[in-house]
Amino acid sequence: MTTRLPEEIVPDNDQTRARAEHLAKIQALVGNAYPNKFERSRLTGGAEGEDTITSVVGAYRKHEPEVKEGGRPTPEQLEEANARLDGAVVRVSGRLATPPRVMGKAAFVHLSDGKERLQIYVRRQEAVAVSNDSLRPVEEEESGWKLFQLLDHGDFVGVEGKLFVTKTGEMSVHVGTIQFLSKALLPMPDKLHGISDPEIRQRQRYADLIASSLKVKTDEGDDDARHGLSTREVFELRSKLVTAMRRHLDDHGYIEVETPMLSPIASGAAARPFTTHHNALDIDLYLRIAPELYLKRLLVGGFERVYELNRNFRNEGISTRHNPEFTMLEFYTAYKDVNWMMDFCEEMLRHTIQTTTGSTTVRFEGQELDFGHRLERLSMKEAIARHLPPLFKEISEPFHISWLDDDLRVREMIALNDAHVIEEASLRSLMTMKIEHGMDEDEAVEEYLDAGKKIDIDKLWSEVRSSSSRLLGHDKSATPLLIQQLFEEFAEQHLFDPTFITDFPKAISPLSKASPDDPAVAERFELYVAGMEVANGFSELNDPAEQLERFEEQTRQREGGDEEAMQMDEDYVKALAYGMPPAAGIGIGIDRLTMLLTNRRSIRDVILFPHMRPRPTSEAQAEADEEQTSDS
RNA sequence: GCACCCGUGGCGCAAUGGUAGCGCAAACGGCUUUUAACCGUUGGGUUGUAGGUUCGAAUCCUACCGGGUGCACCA
Repeated sequence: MTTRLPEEIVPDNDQTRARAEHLAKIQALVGNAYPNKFERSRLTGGAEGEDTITSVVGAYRKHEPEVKEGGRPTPEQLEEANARLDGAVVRVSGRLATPPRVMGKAAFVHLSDGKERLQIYVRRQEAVAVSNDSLRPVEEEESGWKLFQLLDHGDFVGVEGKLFVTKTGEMSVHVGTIQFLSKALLPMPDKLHGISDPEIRQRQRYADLIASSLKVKTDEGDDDARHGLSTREVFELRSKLVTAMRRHLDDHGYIEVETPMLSPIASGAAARPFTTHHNALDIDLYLRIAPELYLKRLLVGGFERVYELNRNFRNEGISTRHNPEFTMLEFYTAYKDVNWMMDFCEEMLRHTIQTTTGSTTVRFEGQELDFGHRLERLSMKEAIARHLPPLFKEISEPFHISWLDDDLRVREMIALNDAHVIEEASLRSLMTMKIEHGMDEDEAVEEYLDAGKKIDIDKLWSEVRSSSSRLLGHDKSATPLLIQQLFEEFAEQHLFDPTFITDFPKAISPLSKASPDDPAVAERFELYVAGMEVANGFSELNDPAEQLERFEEQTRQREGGDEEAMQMDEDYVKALAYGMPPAAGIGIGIDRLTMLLTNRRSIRDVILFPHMRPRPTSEAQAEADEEQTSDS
């Protein structure tokens, strides 16, 4: 008798009790309920030559007779189909994908290998159970049938039998022997609805994956139908994407490298790092926020094309677009600049998306994303000008893009936007107050909207203008940050079609080269798709003296309180002093790209085990309850 | 960190202040080509936790736990 698992792991209810009882009876019938292996036949060349359900279905399903929806094949068709199957005997294994359908003296059930399903047919007098101790038939009348009665939805079995086609035209295995392989002590997810609770889907991804492969396909528009792909398919696609990207880079002369994830300095990006501690050395280490500076050291060392595809860690907020660890592909190419990199990135995306999805267009949130043509390239200032809200167009003087070159004007635009946001907020809180004091909600909302229309932009604008002297007093060097702020405020969310944003302010790009045409502009781009930043690339700064200055500037900002300003890395500057060839580099967010290709709007849906607050242990929970009771 | 929303048998959901219900799953019985199998019978709940308001709470209030979404931060 097996030990009963603790309640936290396997709750005690009618479902689990039935399964535990079945397990005990199975052990009495076939011995060891958890055998070490099951040898499968070798007719269709699945994994390592063995027959998987997927390979058997792939090889033989074509013999199923063609039948109209809901119809049945004719006796002639059946005879023909069975002749073509020629009594092929397969040994296959899988999970019971449905509860057994027992009909007196015969039964059907589907087995799943996670991807495909294959029906097995068990007859009372014929099926023989195989003992897991002796590997010989169990010496008992109707042993296979007895074993079958003890099977639950989700158990693993191996069967051997002839392939045939049933009356309804479905290819099935006519079971000769059946071997028990493993027990599902916990009930399977609902066969029709799967798991809808996002918490369980993400915390217990295994259950979500089971649900996604066992779910019965219906005509109803369910979750999968809306998204197009099941959970399993999302991660299959992700894997294909990563493989395609590796292959593309390998084919273009890149070598894959691995650089430290633990580092005494967290640099190469603007982000807050995780801290950890090395006991033997007694030093604090950081989890890397980007591999960038190590990869460029390799350019110094003589590798002309390198890439790394792995995790970065950033100690920041969690959202639908951010996970504390995320996968980034970074690669560097000697003797190339930012323009080459945009072309290469575009070509690489086109090619890998085509390979993984079969098309260069992607459906995301009901809209079409087209990677098949040359992607739009827009300077940051052009993007701001294009997506400027009406607020700025209504004011007395028509907006002109040259405003973005004027420090004072940029400040005024920020101030105007702030003033407007504050105005809106106060209206909103007024509305809330009115509702709290008993005003009809619809009425309050209407009043709020009316008031919103009446916000006097010209008045706000003149107020902003009159405080110009105060605005002028501000540090001019902050302007690039404000430009970026305007971009994020107005433009970013509207960049749905894949768009390269170019001409970043140099001051916010401490690792990239300045443009030969404009010393204030960096040769840098970011790729935006569906309002998300997906890639970030630039001509790599390789002048050690200038790099040192840029680091020093970052250090000043750090000391001024900017926790995310980049950390000085002296050894990196030293590497540059050995000479780094001109080069272009890029980082591509794999999670976000996967979101686009799988039509998922949350990053948690494309990461197998996204980070969540740990569940309190049962003792901790009891303690917390205890505390509450004693408090009150 | 802030705001809003959610938490009901194993799973998916219903019940808006008045007897906690339905489908799937489970148990038992019937059925030798079914497939969201079918037919009959049965069991299963301290409504996330703790407190409060009320004659009466799944429903209203407070706090806590967990989750989702949006904002902030960021890629």
